[in-house]
Amino acid sequence: MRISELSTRAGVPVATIKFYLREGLLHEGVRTSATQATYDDTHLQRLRIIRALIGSGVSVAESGRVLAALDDPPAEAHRLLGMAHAAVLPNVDGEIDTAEAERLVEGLGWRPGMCDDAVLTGVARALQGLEQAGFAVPAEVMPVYLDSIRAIARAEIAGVPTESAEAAVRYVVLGSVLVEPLLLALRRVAEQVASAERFVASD
Amino acid sequence: MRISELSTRAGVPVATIKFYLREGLLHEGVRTSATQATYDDTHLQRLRIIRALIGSGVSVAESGRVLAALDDPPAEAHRLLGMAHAAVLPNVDGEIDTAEAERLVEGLGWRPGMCDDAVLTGVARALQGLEQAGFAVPAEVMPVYLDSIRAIARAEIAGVPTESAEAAVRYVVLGSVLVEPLLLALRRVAEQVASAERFVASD
DNA sequence: CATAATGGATAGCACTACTATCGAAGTCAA
DNA sequence: TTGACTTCGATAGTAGTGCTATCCATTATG
Repeated sequence: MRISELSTRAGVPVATIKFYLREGLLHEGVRTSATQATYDDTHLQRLRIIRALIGSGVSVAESGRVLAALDDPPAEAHRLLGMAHAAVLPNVDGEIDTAEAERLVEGLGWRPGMCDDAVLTGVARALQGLEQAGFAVPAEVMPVYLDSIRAIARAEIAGVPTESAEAAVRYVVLGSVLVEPLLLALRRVAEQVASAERFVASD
Repeated sequence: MRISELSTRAGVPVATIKFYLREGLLHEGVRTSATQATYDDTHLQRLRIIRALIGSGVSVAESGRVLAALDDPPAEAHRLLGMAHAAVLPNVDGEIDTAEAERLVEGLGWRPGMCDDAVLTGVARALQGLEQAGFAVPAEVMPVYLDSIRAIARAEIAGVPTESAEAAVRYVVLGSVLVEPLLLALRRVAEQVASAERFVASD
């Protein structure tokens, strides 16, 4: 198909497709002449992933890195997540102390060297944000966070498809990024449900 | 204290403080003359919250709404979360079918009318993003999401402090927003830990 | 009284995610 | 073959966001 058909089928303006091509998010079509190229279903599928990523709040630059991880998966399975996570974590400038974060994530089964520094730094920064605002997670709530998050992660990793490397890569890379909005959205609903259960007189 | 002292103590440039004043995120100081005002610890504390919110990825506009919720809490406790959530949810333009989302959140204990439409729409949009990308949460993983998220929400709501209305408001409003980055960061660590447990030969 | 700080207003800047326009080259129906 | 239409590639422009810089009249302050 030509670019205009790709545009209408994906619901993405031609100018925007060109933009994604320029940015390297979308692979080029097959050139049939100096001013013509044809696109196929891989482009359509890719466009859908791009839009899902960007629609999930992932920036164009981050999306590019996530897609690069999809295209060039590392040989070792356990490096996949690192790549996916690195893609969406902002570059760290300015050191931050991860000691408290390390102590916390031991409750997740973490031991030194078990994960990238970048994700650990992410925990440290989140803790810093809370502290800065003068907000403290109650002592009885934090263990619930740790246990629940651990259960989530274990189920996710247990669910990694093994029928093909490609399916595994897709699952890990997209899952770690695209599921985030779902979990946050579910938490908001669950909070309101729990609040209703606690504070609203039964009717 | 004067604005320059507030600036150095909070680590926020004077120009930025003026910007927050203009945007209504920070309340005005007490005017002592036509060109002078004094600020106190409430301003310092507020600035820290503002920075924590903005540093957590909340936009200036959203932060303004979160802070407004802090300042003018609704009379009924169960409306608090709705306000906090509404503050960080983007305005919906374009209808979306929430039927599938509703079916899903029944697993959280949700029943019709138990929460704002906006948060339900958030679930629907998250699901739409996943579907668009051709990503499906495995059937055995979704129940874990629901159970874990429900446990989290219940612990959080059970932890609402009751010693003062102000403490409760702070906890609910800031907690629902500022804890998000922590949960996502913890999930990334937990995923890498689970991945290491599954894919890395024990050493 | 000279220097510095402040408030208030306005303008500018860097970045992001597009969007619009243009000219040369190519396609396709009549 | 003609002529409208499409495409490519490049370049430039736009809207929104989160500051940042400058200016000026008006106060403090040493």
